[in-house]
Amino acid sequence: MNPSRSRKDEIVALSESLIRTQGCNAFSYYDLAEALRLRPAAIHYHFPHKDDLLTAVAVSAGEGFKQTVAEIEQQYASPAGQLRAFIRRMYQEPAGEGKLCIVLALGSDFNSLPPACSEALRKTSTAILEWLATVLAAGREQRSFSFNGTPRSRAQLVLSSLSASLPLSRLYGKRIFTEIQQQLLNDIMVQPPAKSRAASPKK
Amino acid sequence: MNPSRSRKDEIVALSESLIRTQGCNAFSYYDLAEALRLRPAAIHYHFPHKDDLLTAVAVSAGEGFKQTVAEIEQQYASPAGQLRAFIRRMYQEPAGEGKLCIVLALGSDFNSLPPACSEALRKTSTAILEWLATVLAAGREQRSFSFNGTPRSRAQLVLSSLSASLPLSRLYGKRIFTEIQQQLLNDIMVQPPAKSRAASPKK
DNA sequence: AAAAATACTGATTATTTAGTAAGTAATCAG
DNA sequence: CTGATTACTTACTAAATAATCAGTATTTTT
Repeated sequence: MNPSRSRKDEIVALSESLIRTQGCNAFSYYDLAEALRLRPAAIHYHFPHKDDLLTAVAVSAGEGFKQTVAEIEQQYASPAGQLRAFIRRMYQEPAGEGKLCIVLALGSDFNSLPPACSEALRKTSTAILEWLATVLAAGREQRSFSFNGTPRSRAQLVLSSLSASLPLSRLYGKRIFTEIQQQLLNDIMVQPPAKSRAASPKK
Repeated sequence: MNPSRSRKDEIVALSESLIRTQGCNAFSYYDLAEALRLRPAAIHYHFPHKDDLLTAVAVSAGEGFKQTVAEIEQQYASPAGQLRAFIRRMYQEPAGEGKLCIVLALGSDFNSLPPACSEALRKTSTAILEWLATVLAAGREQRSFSFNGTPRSRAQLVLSSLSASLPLSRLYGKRIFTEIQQQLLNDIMVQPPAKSRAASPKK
């Protein structure tokens, strides 16, 4: 709608980026102000308390996810294509930038989050889990996926392993992300992707 | 060796607990001093800089893991028993207390960690991954485990999903931990554990 | 044109926090 | 007994940071 993104959106986007790279408690109004060439009080004008800002970030992440899903569903019709695109956009790209996903970045400091923020985070996370479960169910329906348990349980496992693969990538490099992703898909896909290294047990 | 744990060890243990419940940047020398009924300067006497303390926590976590492994291997001979005990001690119990594992708790703030600390964390995490890979390999050898990929890759997937199940438990309660654990084991165990709800796909 | 809302700046405050320095009491080694 | 070491306390400094408030310039509304 806006020609340039509104200042408020700029602040939220920058905050999210800082939270995902530096951690939830490792960014200040001063950091934001400096990056936007403003004074800290200008940030307080838009978000009087830091709690407001954190909450806005959690809410915005939910909207961002819905937007991403809309784009993915427009580009890919098959559950397999959608799942791959989801992994790429939400985890592979952030892994390359040394970022965490927002659910983990905020969730790590869950106990010191303002209630409104943790509630928003829960909603965002639930939206992701539900969408994933839908895609998994559809894929199993049409025999392109095969896995144990309910789509819901499987969605939880997928979200969980992808989330933690990001901090592990900071320890070991992107290679570990690729390996975890490969394992994950091998356990789900009916026809394992014909990549070089893969399934066959060595022993 | 000591009749009561040394003060230094007390500080490290308390720090680890705070990091795992409140987050890496959400605890101060004052918090520690108060809980130990000391003055903040007393903490500085043992750990002049916070970096020293964080590093000591990361190192201690590695030693703690080795100790845990020794106890597990003494109690359980089978890979399946060892894997279950590992999950219980390192993840199930912390999930009940609202704690994260130390790898994730420190890893979330990886980019603001002192180099010595991140190096120690890497070593600790590597020790866990290597032990897990060994157990998985042994289990596959004796036909109690069956899984795609190398033991190393599988260990990464297991560590990853268990790690992130802890912050998810803070969002949704312990139930999600149980479900993720169940999925994980179903993908590994040759004979799925004869629990009530489990494998058989509904569709 | 006047009034009101918007988006700031400058100046300042209070609090938290890591870190230091000087001193003290108790224990321990020679 | 004496000197050194250990484990602190009291008192302090400096920096970072969230938050407030009184302006100000610009735009928008009436």
